[in-house]
This record gives sequence, C-alpha cells and structure tokens, in this order.
Amino acid sequence: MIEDTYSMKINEYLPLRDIVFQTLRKAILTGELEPGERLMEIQLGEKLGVSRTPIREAIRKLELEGLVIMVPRKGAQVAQFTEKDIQDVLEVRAALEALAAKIACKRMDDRAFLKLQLAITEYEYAAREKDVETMIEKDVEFHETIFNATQNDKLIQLFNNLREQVHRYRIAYLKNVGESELVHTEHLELLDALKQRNEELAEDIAAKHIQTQCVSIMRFIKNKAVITEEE
Amino acid sequence: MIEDTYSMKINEYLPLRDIVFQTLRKAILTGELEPGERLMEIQLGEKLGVSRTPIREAIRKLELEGLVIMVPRKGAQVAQFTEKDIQDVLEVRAALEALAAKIACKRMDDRAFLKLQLAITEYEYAAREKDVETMIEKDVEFHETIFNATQNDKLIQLFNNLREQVHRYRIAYLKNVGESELVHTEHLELLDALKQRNEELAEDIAAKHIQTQCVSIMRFIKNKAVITEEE
DNA sequence: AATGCATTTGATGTATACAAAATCCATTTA
DNA sequence: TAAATGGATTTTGTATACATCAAATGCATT
Repeated sequence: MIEDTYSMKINEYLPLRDIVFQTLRKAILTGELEPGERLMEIQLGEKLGVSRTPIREAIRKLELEGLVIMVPRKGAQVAQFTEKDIQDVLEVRAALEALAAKIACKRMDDRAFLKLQLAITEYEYAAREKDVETMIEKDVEFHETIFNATQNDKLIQLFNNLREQVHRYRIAYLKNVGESELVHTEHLELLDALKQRNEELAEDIAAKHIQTQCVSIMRFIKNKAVITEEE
Repeated sequence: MIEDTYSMKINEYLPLRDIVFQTLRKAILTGELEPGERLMEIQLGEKLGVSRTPIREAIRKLELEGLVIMVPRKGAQVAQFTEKDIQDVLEVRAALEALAAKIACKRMDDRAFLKLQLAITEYEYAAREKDVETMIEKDVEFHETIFNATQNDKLIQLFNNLREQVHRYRIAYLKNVGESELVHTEHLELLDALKQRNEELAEDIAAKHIQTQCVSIMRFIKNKAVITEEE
C-alpha cells in the first residue's frame, strides 16, 4: 500500500523541466525542430505554456546530450548532424552492441530468448504491412532486450543515448524492402548465436549488423540530399 | 586580428553556469563533495557567490552525467557510486579502449607514437619519484593520445565521460608500486602493438589493460573500506 | 511519557524582473 | 548608391520573488 502510493507519486510527479526536456528532445529527433533552428526561450515558453526557467533547464540537458549547441550570447540551436557524426556514433555503437551481445550470451535466459523471438516476429508482421513505425519499435525492442540482459546499467544508458542520436535518420530508411529484410535476417542470426552461447559469433554478428545499418543510412542520406535539394 | 579577438572572446567568456558546473564536477570527482551529500542551491550559491539560477543549470548537467541524482521535491545529491557501477563503467570502457586501439592502429603517425613514448617515459620518471599526481596525468595523456588519434569525436566524448566517472577511485591506487609498474609495462606493450599495426593484438592489450585496472581498483576499494570504517 | 495535530521553517519548483549584449533597421553621410 | 552609425528591439544571462511542498518543531492531550 505504501509502496503503491510511493511509486504512484514517482510516476505522477514530473517537474516541468523534464516534460519540456522530453518534448523538445522528441521534437528534435523527429525533425520537427530542424537542425540549425534556434531555440528561443520566450517563444518556446509561450508555445508550451511555461516560463523560461524550465525551458532553460531542459536546454542544459539537451546541450550535454549534444542535441543542441550553445552559441555564446546567442542561445541554443538544434545541433547539425553531419555524415561523419553519424558514422562516429555508429562506429561506437557497433562496439557497444558487440559487447552487449557477448555479455548477453552468458546471461540470457529462456524468457529473454522468447522476448527476442517475439520482437522478431512482430517486426516481420509489421514489415509485411509496411508499418514502419511498428517496425522501428520492434527493432528497438530487440536491441533493448539484449542490452537489458547485460544488467550493465552504464552500457544500457549509453545505448539509449546513442540510439536516439541517429533515430531521426532511421525513421525512413527501413521503408526500403531490401533493407528491412536484411534487418530481419540479421536479427535471426544473432538470436541463433545467442542461443548457442557462441560469444565470438554473437559479437561479430552484432557489430556487422550495425555496420550494415550504417551503410544503409549513408545511402539513404545521399538519396535524401538529392531529393531535398530539389524541394 | 579578427580571428584573434574572436578566439580570445571564446576563451574569455564563460557563463557562470559553466564555471559552476566545472567547479561542482571537480568537487564531486575529487571527493570534496561526498557521495550522498545534498546539494542545496542557496547554500552553494552563497559559497560560490552566485544566485540559484546558474547553480540549478549546472545541476541539470551533472544530473544528466549521472554525477548527481535528483530526489523529487528534495533536490540534488551527489550520486552514490557502488562497486557494480565501477565495474559497469570499466567494462564499457574496456570495449571502447579496444575500439580506440583498433582504429588508432590504422591512423597513428610517427608524431603520435612519439607522444605516446613521451607520456610513457614521463610516467616512468614520475613513478620513480612516487609523484602520483603526475603519474595520473601522464596515464591520462597516454590514453587520450590514442583516443584522439581515432578522430572519432563521439568516441572521444564518451571516453572523457567514462574516464572522469572513475577518476576519484584512481587517485590512490597507483600509489602501490606493483600496480604502477604493471601499468607501465602494459603501456609499452600497447605502444608496441600499435607500431606493429597489429589491430587484434592492440585491441586485446587495450581491453586487458582496463580489466587490470578494474581488478586493482576493486582491491583498493576493499582495503579502503576497511580503513574508513575504522575512522 | 507518548502520540497526534498544528505551526513554522526551509528547500525546491516556477515565474518574473533587470542588465548587458547582440542584432536589426533606418537614417545619415561620403 | 553604398557604407557607416546610432538607436530601438530582441534575446540571453543572472538575480530575485512567489508558490508549493516536506519535514521538523512544539504544544496539547491522552
């Protein structure tokens, strides 16, 4: 009873700054706020119905996360994300996915395996209906399950950070049927390696999987660049 | 001339929040602010001679970095860092060091090799005089040189973050002569592997090097726990 | 003496006020 | 006509004021 009240309160209570933080973050990641766009405190405050204080505190967090950059005496603007930034992030993420796969090999139990299998299957269903939103969701679920299995909180934290950094570029590239099937295949392979408890193989597949993504995203960006230039 | 003025201004101008951020961060990492200690805004503001606003914004960043945790309606307190946290961080760092070593293998030039050699030598000199401060400095320099050689900004950023997370626990364990010699030896081995451009070997040594550190720090903490209990 | 309730204190969360800097636009001058 | 200058406007950086909540204190009652 006491725990119930307590946990309720935790979920219930959210400072405005955290709501603003999540709101702005989502807006940046979905592209609603475009790279280079200025984040003006009063304007955002009016839009969200809060004062400058929570806005500023949210911006401080976004700043540390690298989603916005501060120009002295000019305020915040949405960070530009170059191709190199994406490659850098994915290079690191590949290493972390490999690490996660290695650790998960030791620690995953049947329940976790079933979770992975479910995510894979639901991904497949979504892919058939070209429901990209759900596909991404299930893809995230697949990787999240592996990271959670490591029980390494720092690793999980970094994964969440890196994942979101490239999120905006993943939204669209899965629309390509070829890519989406490749993702499916690689997920199956990884699950298999994990079940075999073959650490080296799992590491290898996990890293390669991200490298594949990197190539896909790069291709996607290059195409998009051409498209948006026409607009 | 214009560039000069400009760059001067960049270095010259620092918002109070950033000064406060760096100050508090250092205080936490050096242990001046102890784990569990509350960070009260008014009190800190009086101490540092600023108002609550910059204090709060600094705390938001420390919060995202994981150095302080927020208790709803109770404010910030210095994060407790358990043994598991250290192990988690070092497990991740080992993977990142391995990645850095692999990439550095491809990219390091003679100048970088000389920098490493210099750091190693200066470390050795400092070790002879039991100048722990300089030893740590040179150790950091060694690893930093490798990470910088990767030219992967995200990797460098994460390294800086992880490095600082365990900094407070490294201050003392190098005092042990045996540990300090082991560090020296492993640095030499890594430099050798890098010069050979042997990626697999370099990865391996780099990861093992951090694992060694992890074991040392754990041993150090266990000893310290006994000591501080007596106090 | 212990418990329960009211008051008070003090801290956080949020909003607003003020100052300095940067930007923009119009006017002026060469 | 183009460049420069000066003031108005806007925005950030910082400080302070107000509201809300939590815990502590103290007093009264049992």
